[in-house]
Order: sequence, then C-alpha cells, then structure tokens
Amino acid sequence: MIDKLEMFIALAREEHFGRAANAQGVTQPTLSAAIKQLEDQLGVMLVWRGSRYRGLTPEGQRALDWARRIVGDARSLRQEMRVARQGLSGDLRLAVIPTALTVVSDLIASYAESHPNVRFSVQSKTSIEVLNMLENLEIDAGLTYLDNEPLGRVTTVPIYSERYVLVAKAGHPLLGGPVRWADLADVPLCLMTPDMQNRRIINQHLAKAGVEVTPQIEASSIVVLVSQVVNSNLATILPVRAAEIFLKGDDLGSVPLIKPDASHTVGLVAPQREPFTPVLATLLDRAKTLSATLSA
Amino acid sequence: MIDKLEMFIALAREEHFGRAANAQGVTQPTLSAAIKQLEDQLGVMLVWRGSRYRGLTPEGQRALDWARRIVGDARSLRQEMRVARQGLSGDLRLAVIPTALTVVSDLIASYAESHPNVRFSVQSKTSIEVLNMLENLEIDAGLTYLDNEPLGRVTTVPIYSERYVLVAKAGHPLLGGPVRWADLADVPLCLMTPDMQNRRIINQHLAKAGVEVTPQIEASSIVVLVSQVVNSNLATILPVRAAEIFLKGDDLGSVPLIKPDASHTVGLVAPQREPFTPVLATLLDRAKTLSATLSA
DNA sequence: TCTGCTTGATAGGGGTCTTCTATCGAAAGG
DNA sequence: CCTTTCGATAGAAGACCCCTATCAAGCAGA
Repeated sequence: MIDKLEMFIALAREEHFGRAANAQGVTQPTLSAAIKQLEDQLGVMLVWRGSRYRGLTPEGQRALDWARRIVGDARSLRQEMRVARQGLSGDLRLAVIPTALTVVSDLIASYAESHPNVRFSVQSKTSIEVLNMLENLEIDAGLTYLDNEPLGRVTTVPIYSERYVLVAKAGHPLLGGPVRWADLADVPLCLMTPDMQNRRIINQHLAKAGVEVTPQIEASSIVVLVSQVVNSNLATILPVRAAEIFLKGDDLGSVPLIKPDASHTVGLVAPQREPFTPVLATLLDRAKTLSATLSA
Repeated sequence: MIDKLEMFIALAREEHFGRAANAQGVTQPTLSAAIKQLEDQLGVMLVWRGSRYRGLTPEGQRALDWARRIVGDARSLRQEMRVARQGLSGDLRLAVIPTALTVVSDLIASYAESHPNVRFSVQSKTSIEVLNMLENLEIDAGLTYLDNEPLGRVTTVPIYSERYVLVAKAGHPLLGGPVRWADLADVPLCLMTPDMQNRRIINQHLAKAGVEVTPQIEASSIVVLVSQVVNSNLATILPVRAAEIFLKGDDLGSVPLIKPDASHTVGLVAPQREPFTPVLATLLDRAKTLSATLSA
C-alpha cells in the first residue's frame, strides 16, 4: 500500500508514467498496475485516463495530500528507528535559495561536527521549487524566504534578515557612500533571473523607488553575477550575507542600499510533522541557535 | 507495511499475540511473523521477547505513535475516497461518558436526518477509556470532559457546561429549595463508581465543602442510579442534562446544588488529523451548532 | 492520408511473499 | 511434577508482485 502511494506521488510529480516508474526504480507496467490497484482499492478514479497522462482527478488531488502525509510519516518512522539503532545518521537533503547558500555552512558546521554520520546534500533552487520539493518529499528541509509566498503546511524557523548592498568593482563611482534605490536609475546592472524571488523583491524596491531597470545580464547564480562584476563595470545588488564572502579581496567594493532599508526574513522550512524526527529536530535546534547568533 | 502496523497496534492494545491476531482476523503465527518482519525492516526490537508478551521496548513505544498516525491517516484516506464515491456514508463510532449520553441524540439527530447512509455506534465508557479508544483508533470521536484530564493530540469542541442537581423521590425533605454541597453530609446517596470522572468531580466538590460521603450504592450507569432513587429514599447527584429526561413524571424531583455553582465543560473530542475527513468534519460542525443552541 | 514516434495498457510467466495448519519448547501455576 | 498457556518454528498452498514482450491509441510531420 505504501509503495503504491509512493508511486502515486511520483506520478503526480513527474506527470508521466514512464518517468515516474523510472524514478521509483520499477518498470512502467508495474507503475501502471500499481495506480490501477490503488484506484480499485479506493474505489475512485485518481488519474484522468487517455492515451497519455492528463492530470489528477479532484479525488486524486485529495488522495495525493493524504498520500504525502502517509508516505512522509512512514519515512519518519523508518528514520527514527534507524537513529535509535545507530545514532544520528543518514542523509539530510536541503534545497536552498541562491542568496542563502552561504548560510548553509553556518547551519551545518556544528551539526556535522557533532554528528559525523549525518550526510548532507544541498541544492540551489528557487523559493518556489524549495516549497514544491518539500511538499513532494524530495527534500527534508529548505532555506528560503519566510515572509512572501504562502508557505503551506510547514514549520519555519527564522534565521536572519536580508539587507541589500550594491556590489561593484573597486573604484566604481557609486561606492563612495550609501546609495538610495532611487539612485539606480541609469546604473548598468546584472541581476538574478526573474524566476528568483530575490529578483522579484529587488524589482519591488526599484519600482517603489520609481526606477525602472533593464539589467544587461541576468543569471540564476550569484557566482555568475559576481564574476560579471569583477570583469566589467556592471554593478549588482546582493544581500549582505551573500555578498560578503566575495568582498575579502580588494577588487570589489560594496555600499548599503538605503531608503528604504529593505529587509526580508530568511529561514528554515521543514514539514509540519510532529513529533519531528531526531535528525530534523536537531536541525531545527541548530537553526534557532544560529538565529540567535546572527542577530546578536 | 500498513497491515503490519495495524497488527502492531493491535498487539500493543491487546498485549497478547493470540488475541491481537484474532482481533485482526489472522492466525497467531501470521501476527508473530508480521511483528518479526516489522522489527527486521526497522532494524530495532519493538517488543520485549520471552515466552510471553512483556510490553514494548522504548523504540516500540515510539514506533507505536507513528504507527497510529500512519494507520489513522490511511483509514482517513480510504474513508474520504468512499465519501467521494457514494456521499457521506459509513460508520461513525462514538464513545461517550454516561452523563453525556442524553446529548448524543441532539448531536446525531440532524446529522442522521440529512445523511441517512451514515450509521452511528455509541458506547458508554469512562472518560479515560474514551481517550484510550481514540488513541487506539477504536472510535472516531468521543464525548467527554474537556477541562480535566490531559487530552493529548486531539481536537475539541466544547458543547455545554455541566451543572449539578440533587435528584430524589418526590417528597424528599431536601427538595424544598437549592441545596448546598455542604448540606449533603448525612444524606443517604447513590453515586457513580469512582472510576467515573463524574464521581471524582463530585468527590472534589464534596471534599471542598468539607463533607465526607459514603454512598450506599455505586453504579457505572445512570439508569441504575435513577432506578434506585425511584425505589428507595436514596438521593443522587446528576448533571442537569443527564437528569432531565428522568424528571418528566411526578415521582422524582430535583433541586440545584449551589455553593459552589460547580460547572465542567463537556464536548466532542476527535483525532487531530487535518484535513478532517468529511464525515468527521460534518460531526464537528454539528457539535459547534449544538453548542451555540445549548448556550442560547 | 500515411508513417513513425510516444505513451500507456495488456498478457503471461517466474519468483517472492504471505498465510495457513500443525507442532514444538519454554515458562508459569497449581 | 504435571498441566496449561503462550509464542516461535516448519512446511506447503496460494496470492501477489514485477518483470519482458507486445499492443493500441494518439499525435506530429511529411
């Protein structure tokens, strides 16, 4: 039963029988049969049938919610028992928005030290993807903005507030002192792509300041942006925390962006599934500690 | 997997392999094997082994919590799909404390009228049993006191406040006007058995009034108490709502018990398992309506 | 319209897993 | 010391799962 629910979740995620089967490590006929059996057992049609996948029925949508809960809880059970057997261990899968990637090490460092058997996997994703992956049980927790998109059934731990700086090559004319958002009207910029919430936030601030900006380069990675800044006279806008590791040398400079002194909360999101598994409980705990450290 | 978790829950409840197997409709070797496989899959020992059942290990206790959640959610899934298929239908199992039994009909009446395919089963239990059965998934909801015992992971809907009256045969000397708890010192009484929370509440009030009472008859059923009162010169103490259906004729009388004007909240308890299944959501809704009606 | 490709359903066989009956061994109770 | 109770084990029958191979329906491009 639980296996079938896993397959059903995979199907809803992949929207394709073959791919879903592959993702589950079974063949397509096996997955087809599993879905059919699930429908028989529940007595309702879950998937619109045709010669191809055409989405979930309303009942299927509803069943998907339950399936995620059941499968998630079953995994929690297994994980917790493994912890009971051999101490904190296993994989902890994180998805993180690009601008929060530097915080991951702060979050993980002490954890990894005291629990060497826990392995981490971190992937850079958009804030929407983070929430989707959380819902689809593809990750155990995420780092993302807490105060913008509706978050759904999750636990959150705020970690820090994002403040923005303008980053440019040393000697850039604007690096003299604080820069207002309104001053950015004719500054050549490179920015995140618009699918990133960071970019949307920056757009909001620019719009509020009455400025329209057409960045010459857009990228979904901070590294690309910073490289551009180093190798051209473009400037970029980054959260302080994301920028600071690039500012160690002398070739780049930064100034705070003010008026408004914009700030957005970034924090940990995890499934709302009490009681938390030990691995996750520890992570949440570290996040709280980190939050206290950073705001001190 | 889910089947095995069901068997595990049954074993924890019955504390006996044979009985648990019987309750699950399988043979004892099957259940033994299922538990063993569960232990193998989870890699931990769940049950203290010996020549007989000796309780759960700490891991087993923890696993039991998850098992209840998973099995409960799986049932919710099945129930909700059945509702999607054929409208509100199925069984709704209630456990109710004796003094709230008369409220059940108020709660059920309008429900049953608009949803004739939903069948109800009601059993009279102590408040502790109500909570245990809820935890063990043996009932879908209960009616009990909300403000005394710790309730655990449940949703509650307050329905009414219990107030107490002294019930006696017409002509009983105390029936003239309101009676204080302190006046009950030498009154011959029949009361609920001490395993009933109602009795424990009454004891508290009596103790607080400095009165010690040794009831001549104890019973776990209100019918027994009232029959006694009719056929002897014993009096009893009942919540108004429980007493009133016996007061229609002329042979019994009642007076309020005052100082203190004791009151305890009685309401519906149901598993905390959002989203609620349609059948349960409807019941919670009716309970809220009823609560408004009764307090009006 | 024909052809080729994609996608999901179906058929059939091999292997595993489940559950039964029958029986055993250990512990508890008289 | 004997009996009873309880759970584990053995072995066989049957159910179930998952695979490979194949088919049928749509869709797209020529």
